Amino acid sequence: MQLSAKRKEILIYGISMAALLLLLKWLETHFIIYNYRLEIFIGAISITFTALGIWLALKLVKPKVETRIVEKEVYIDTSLQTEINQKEIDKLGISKRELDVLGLMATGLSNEEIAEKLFVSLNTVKTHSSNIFLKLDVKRRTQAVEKAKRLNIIH
Amino acid sequence: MQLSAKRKEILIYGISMAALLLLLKWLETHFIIYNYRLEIFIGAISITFTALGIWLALKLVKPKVETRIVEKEVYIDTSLQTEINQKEIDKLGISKRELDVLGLMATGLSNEEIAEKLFVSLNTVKTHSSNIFLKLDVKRRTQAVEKAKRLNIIH
DNA sequence: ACCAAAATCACCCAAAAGTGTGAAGGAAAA
DNA sequence: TTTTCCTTCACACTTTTGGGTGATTTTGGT
Repeated sequence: MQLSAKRKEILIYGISMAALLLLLKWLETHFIIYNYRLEIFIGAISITFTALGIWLALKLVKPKVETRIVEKEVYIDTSLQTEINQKEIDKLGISKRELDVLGLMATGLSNEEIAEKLFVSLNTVKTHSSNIFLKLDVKRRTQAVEKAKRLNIIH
Repeated sequence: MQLSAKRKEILIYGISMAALLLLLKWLETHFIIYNYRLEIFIGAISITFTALGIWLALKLVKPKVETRIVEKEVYIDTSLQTEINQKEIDKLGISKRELDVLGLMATGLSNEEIAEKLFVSLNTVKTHSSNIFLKLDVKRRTQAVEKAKRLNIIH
């Protein structure tokens, strides 16, 4: 049978108390009690059991838990948490497909690669990108990406 | 005179003990002690002083502190404090002039416009940009800008 | 069902971007 | 001093991008 720490402490206390009472009984039936005054005997008991109480309390009291909060710095890629500006997209009249192209454009893909990814022809991508440039009022894809990122249209 | 909390506790304990001993003395000189057995009397004292000891211990002993460390994630906005990564620049072997070109490239300027800004020829800018693509291991200017920003080589 | 916007694609042409090679001058390092 | 790297530039060539026009199909909303 496995005893918990606290039950063990209580058991030790009980045994100690029983042993002490036995000692007292022995002292009583023998010489000490008649040679010394009752007050001294009681004082000794008081001190002993006070000490025992203190010892017991120290053993039993569960430690106060102090929660210490340590700040852990987490660097978050801001590009992942900037919410896209749907209002701006609507204002500029950029369509879903154009946004797709714009997004892939921003990753550095060529029109040919974008066409492959979207399963459309090169000409379609060209049309989309031309429309994007018109709507964003820019001349080149690099400008389009720069402006789109600045306006939070893409990540 | 101002008493500290601990001294006050000890004083209360002393007074309580004195009062108890007085009570015992009174009980002794009167009827109780003669009507009941000494063992019961001693048991009562034991219990009382154990309780007092426990109370004293709880009052006086400063609580055991168990420190529990909780990590709190602090999100740091990297976009506002992006400092350029000189180590990365050195590692890639990108020269000052190439960095100039790369920076202007990121703003969406054409090679022609970059050449005008830097007072060099179009061919020079082309050479620089080609070298940049080699060093960054990319194929196009859009990829170069994307990677450079990701590596904090440029703003 | 109809209309407008969106998405698709083609063709041509011009401009811009990118590749490869070579070369000359200058500054800093070995 | 020699070497190396940076910077500058040129020329030829290919690829990519962008502009303009026009056309067909799909889709979403009244």
